[in-house]
Amino acid sequence: MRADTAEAEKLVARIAEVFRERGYEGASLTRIGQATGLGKGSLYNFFPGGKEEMAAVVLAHIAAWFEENVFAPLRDEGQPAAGIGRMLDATDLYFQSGGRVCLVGAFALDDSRNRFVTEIRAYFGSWVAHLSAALQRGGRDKPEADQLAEDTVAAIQGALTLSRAFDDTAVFSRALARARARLAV
Amino acid sequence: MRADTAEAEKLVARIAEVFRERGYEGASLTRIGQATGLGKGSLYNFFPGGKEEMAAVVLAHIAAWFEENVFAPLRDEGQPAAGIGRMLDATDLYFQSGGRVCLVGAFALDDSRNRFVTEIRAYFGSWVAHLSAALQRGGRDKPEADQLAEDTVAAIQGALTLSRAFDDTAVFSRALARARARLAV
DNA sequence: GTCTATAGATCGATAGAC
DNA sequence: GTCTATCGATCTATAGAC
Repeated sequence: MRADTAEAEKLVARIAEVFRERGYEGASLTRIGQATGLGKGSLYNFFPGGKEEMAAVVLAHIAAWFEENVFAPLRDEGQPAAGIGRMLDATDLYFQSGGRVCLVGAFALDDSRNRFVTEIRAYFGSWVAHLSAALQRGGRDKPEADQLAEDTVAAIQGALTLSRAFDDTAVFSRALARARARLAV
Repeated sequence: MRADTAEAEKLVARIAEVFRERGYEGASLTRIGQATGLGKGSLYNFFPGGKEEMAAVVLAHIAAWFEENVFAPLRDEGQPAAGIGRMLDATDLYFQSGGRVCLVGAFALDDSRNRFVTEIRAYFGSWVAHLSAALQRGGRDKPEADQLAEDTVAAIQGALTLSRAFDDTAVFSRALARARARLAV
């Protein structure tokens, strides 16, 4: 579907929430219909490829958001430290301080991973690569930057899991604060 | 079901693998039947509560394994550093160096969390609490130990996600090595 | 205890009226 | 573009023969 209008944006965002809360298998067309206020006929009009296309469009939507708000600052900001700061702010905003799960991370864990290998790999790969590059521009050598970047992205993912497990967003906030300190922003 | 015989152990372990690979919604009784070599009638003979009871028994099985191999060393080993070392060894063994996903972590992310809130909270809560206690016995003060324990468990979970995303167990191995260093074993 | 057969609900997807 | 009706497959769960 064309995802450029505000209306389409809202539709994709609502579908994304269903996938996030229920997972790929748990996100039935009935539930997606309820969440969007659309019948199955309308959904298939927008997404002829059905549920799999809906998930693919949602993943593309997420990729675009991260490119603009997370990766671009890491890449383009003159001062790497400022870019890293903006990356962490965007991360906090996106995951609603730990109240919202990472759909890509959830997909990576179960069988839906096989459906979306490319998208999942690109998402985490870009995140780690851009963060490492920013750290290297900040003066760290490559091995150290690579390791720190990988470790930071993993810490964010793990904190999301623990926040959900404890139903406590403070876990995520602490993890982000700690990342901020380790990355020396 | 009674889970004390070797036969029953094997059955629960096979069911666990299906839940791990497919998630709660994706683990259909047909697939569980194929993985165990049992018909639906037999499965319901062992688990009258059906799929939900199967998942509950699997979670109890995991809890028992972690109690024995992960939490007990942290609690009982005379030298806290030795207990932490054994905890990390058991973690590496259990997750097959990153090739195996954490079922409890996966359940925490989607709607199955609501079904098993108690079990999920207990699993992560025990892990963090036991690790923090060991760190305190090792000389660290409580706030520092709590934070380090939470951060370590989150790092392990995040590393499992990234290992799956990149299809590379080296990510998990690096995370465990780094945890070993941070915990000063 | 094991199986097959099947119920009843829900799944993803399609057809066709409007 | 939206809806309802419906298809065939699959789901969880049960019944009942052996």
